[in-house]
Amino acid sequence: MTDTRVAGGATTTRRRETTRRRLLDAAAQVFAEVGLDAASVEAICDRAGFTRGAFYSNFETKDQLFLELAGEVALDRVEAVRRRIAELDREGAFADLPANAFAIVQDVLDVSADDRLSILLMSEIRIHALRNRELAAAYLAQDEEMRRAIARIIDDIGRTKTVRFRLPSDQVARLMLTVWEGASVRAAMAGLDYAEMCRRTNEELARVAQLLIEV
Amino acid sequence: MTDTRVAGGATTTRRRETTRRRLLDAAAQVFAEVGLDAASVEAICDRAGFTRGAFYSNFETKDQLFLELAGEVALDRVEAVRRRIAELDREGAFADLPANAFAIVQDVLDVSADDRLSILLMSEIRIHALRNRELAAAYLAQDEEMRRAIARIIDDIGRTKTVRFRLPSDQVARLMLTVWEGASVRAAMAGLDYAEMCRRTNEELARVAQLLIEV
DNA sequence: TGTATCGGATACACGAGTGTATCGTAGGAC
DNA sequence: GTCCTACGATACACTCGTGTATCCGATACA
Repeated sequence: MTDTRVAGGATTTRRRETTRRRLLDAAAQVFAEVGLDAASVEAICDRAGFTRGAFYSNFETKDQLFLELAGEVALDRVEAVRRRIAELDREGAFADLPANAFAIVQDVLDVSADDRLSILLMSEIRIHALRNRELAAAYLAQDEEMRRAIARIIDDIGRTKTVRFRLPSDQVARLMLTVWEGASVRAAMAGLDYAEMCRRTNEELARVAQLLIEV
Repeated sequence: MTDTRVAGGATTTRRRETTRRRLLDAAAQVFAEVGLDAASVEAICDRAGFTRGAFYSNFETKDQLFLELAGEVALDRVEAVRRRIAELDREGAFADLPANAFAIVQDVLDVSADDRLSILLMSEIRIHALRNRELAAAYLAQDEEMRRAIARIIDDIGRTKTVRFRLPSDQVARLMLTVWEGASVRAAMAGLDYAEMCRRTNEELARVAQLLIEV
């Protein structure tokens, strides 16, 4: 058996890992669509192409899976932002500052939730974080991490000296994140398609950006 | 029988009305605490001091009650803001402008959700609006109404001519609302008590306000 | 190719919640 | 005070989801 011995000493087969993966992905979809409570274990398994046997062989409970998923989403989001920043840096995007200053922030934020389902999933996690201490801590930590990542870009932008901000970088980051989230949710709620959703969100972000730049 | 004949022709007793009221209030609490899906009809009835017989005698389904409640919350919120504005006007608060300019907006926003439970309930409504067209329309309409109410205050403030804004009033209102909501939710998530919650939220609002005022 | 074992399917027992049909009574009309 | 009826309580039948105990087969290795 092709066991992949994990550091902890736990032993897992490759087959098992893909099963977990498929269950997690399916759960993400179902949670986004109907919410944690309305999502039955069975529905998740159906979506993943398994029966409940597979589920309970891989996860303790639906809640445990949700926690794991939430942690993953948080990491992924931060990671996606980090990667995009590195990529933009390699492409020399930061050299063209400040012409494309906030375009960069928009670009980076857009990577962090790339469709309607992501926004629904994030919202689902958010509301459960409001009722669960453990989840709340994770959510706030991720939020903080995102803020730091964005603040770093803001700092980079500011360092060119050709543009100055009317607030410290961390507050600029917070504001951009808040506005981005509000606009995304409103757009998703209005039932706009993804393209239009991005357009509106970016428009709103741009306005705030204008506001933030010292004249 | 003290029937209160309603315009439509429907006939309801006073007793019935208070039952409905108690069920709606209980439901608001339970929904805020555990969410729509996790809230059983029985739990709502327990809280209200009835059995399910009363529930099904007054409402078709839990969803119908939720819709009704959501509509009520939206109306109440807008109404509370309106009343507070009128009150402030009577008190002559608008005469002291612009010294207390954004203090007024803060004051007004604070009235619109007066505790942790309200924030939870609003969030619960929000996430269901993301998945339900009818609810989404109602939610967005309420949001729009709130925005208009706030914008009117902004206009009043602007009309004094001693203070100018760097964005049109409706966009100022949108921004204040967005920041207010973001800050409230983050504070509630962090488990802060109501006083501290208000303090932080207002602090964040004040910073944005500074930004919005033309120097 | 045989075989041991891991991983997923199946079957079942159970609880929780729902909605309805029926009943008893509180409270208003007279 | 008496009667009536609307209103809420109660009882029941039913569905749906859960979690576990057991079984079967795929898979990795000899």
